[in-house]
Amino acid sequence: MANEDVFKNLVAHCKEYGFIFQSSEIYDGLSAVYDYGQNGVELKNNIRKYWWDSMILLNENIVGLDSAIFMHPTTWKASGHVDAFNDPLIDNKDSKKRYRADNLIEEHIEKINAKIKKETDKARKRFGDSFDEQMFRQTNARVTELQQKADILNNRFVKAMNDNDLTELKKIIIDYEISCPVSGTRNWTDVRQFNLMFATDMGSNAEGAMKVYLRPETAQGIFVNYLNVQKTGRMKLPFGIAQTGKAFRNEIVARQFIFRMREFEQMEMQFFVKPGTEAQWFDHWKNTRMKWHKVLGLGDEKYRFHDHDKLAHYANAATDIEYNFPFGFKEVEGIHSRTDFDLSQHQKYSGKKLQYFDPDTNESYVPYVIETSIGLDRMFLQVISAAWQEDTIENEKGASDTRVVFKLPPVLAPVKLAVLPLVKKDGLPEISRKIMDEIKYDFNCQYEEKDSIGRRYRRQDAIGTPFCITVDHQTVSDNTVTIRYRDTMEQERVNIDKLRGIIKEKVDMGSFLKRL
RNA sequence: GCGGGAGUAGCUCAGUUGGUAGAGCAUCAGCCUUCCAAGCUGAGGGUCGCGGAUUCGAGCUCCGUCUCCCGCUCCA
Repeated sequence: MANEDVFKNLVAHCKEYGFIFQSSEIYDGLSAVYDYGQNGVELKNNIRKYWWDSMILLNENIVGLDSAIFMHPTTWKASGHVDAFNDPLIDNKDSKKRYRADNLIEEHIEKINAKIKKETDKARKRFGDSFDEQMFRQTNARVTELQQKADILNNRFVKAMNDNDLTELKKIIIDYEISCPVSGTRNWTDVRQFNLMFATDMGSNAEGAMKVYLRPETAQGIFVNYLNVQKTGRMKLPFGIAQTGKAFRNEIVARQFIFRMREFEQMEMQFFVKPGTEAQWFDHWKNTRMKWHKVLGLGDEKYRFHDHDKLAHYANAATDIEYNFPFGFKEVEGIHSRTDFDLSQHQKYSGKKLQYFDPDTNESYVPYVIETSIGLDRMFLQVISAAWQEDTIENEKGASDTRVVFKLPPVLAPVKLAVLPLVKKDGLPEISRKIMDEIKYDFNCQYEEKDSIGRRYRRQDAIGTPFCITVDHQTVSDNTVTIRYRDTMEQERVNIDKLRGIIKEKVDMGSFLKRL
């Protein structure tokens, strides 16, 4: 099956079996927003728990945090989000290329200045030592004209940018006949502004209202609480703060199912270290995080690092962990060495010292930060992409038959165990209910008695239930049931009293974490 | 945002030159009891994404709009 079809089937499967629904579907949906259904929420919670426990339980020097989605607006000035994401953009309809309108105009001004310089240089050559540039510029008609043109343009441009006047920016591009460098045409769309952050008003009356943003990343909630946690937790470097939570980005193009959504969940851990040790910790977390992925057993060959050549303004090293989705290798997690950029920025904008007093050296400094940041929804997509399979099996009559099965790691599966009476009579349902009642405190279990046993197995396969136990007539006499394994479809007969222990060993998070 | 494709039952889809909607699976009730889907009987479920136009009459034609998919574009 082609990858494209696999992905299409996976999306359909997610809806059919209650994993993922489009948001507000009865109102035609909301673009790039999705809801997690009855099975999806269980899987998502389990993935989050795997991440959280691997951070919090396995590392004495990492603690948790749950910071608010709303933050003081200055946060986003300090972080650089306000300035970096307010670009006026314009498209050329012929070349389909998109440009920053301000860049196009600036380039045009540059061109005019270049012409002036060319004229001036020519004159300088001609007049030699007696050349007076100031005089020349004022007296030469051609240069004066160009200079005036540039000044008028520049004034209009600066005013338009200050007023945030998008219509005027478009008008400048038209008036000065600025054309697309690729197509050479002037077939432009309107200038539009894309602010990546969602804004809303905080405060009930219009005058007192303050513009606040829905956070575009959870990291800043950690940075602004750095000192609170360090002081109250008596944390010593190196230490980390972990947080999971929703973030919001008004993406221009949001696509590929839950890969890029406007509302999404991040799982971030910011690790504060002594300056100079960041390279070693960067390597440590790079390896630790890769192992976390591979232990799930989704296929080691499906992962790779992608080191960044071009680094962001705040980073001195950065890599992505990429997973081979049905639509190719894409970023799932980023590991960044963020230097002291964030804490220094917040120190500058807040006027509060965000330093660490090092008792070993008796000096104060702003810690460096190693960030691990993973998209929970992307992780979800990674898990289900790997887990979805259409197996071809042969039945007893020799005919081939297909089986759709979600081979989820048992520790992540939404439902761990299905309890199935072989037939719904002869006291089998009653025994099954009794087993359910004893075991439901430990795992998410489902009871099913409708339809043939084979059909019920298939239904459980489709939602990824790793174990089915079947209560049959032999159960009545010897207190044993069969465990049927999802991946092999093989069965094993065990005593009811041993059930809980056998299943728990295979689905327990604590036991699973020991593999890390 | 541009270009292309699509939207009919929970899912996958059919629906002729326009004549007020069908199948399979799924769901529910009952029968049958059988360890790997597809046994029997019956039932429920759709104003065909939404709005408008043309027409005596629109799932089908036209316009608009929303959503999804693919490619480009963007992506701390």
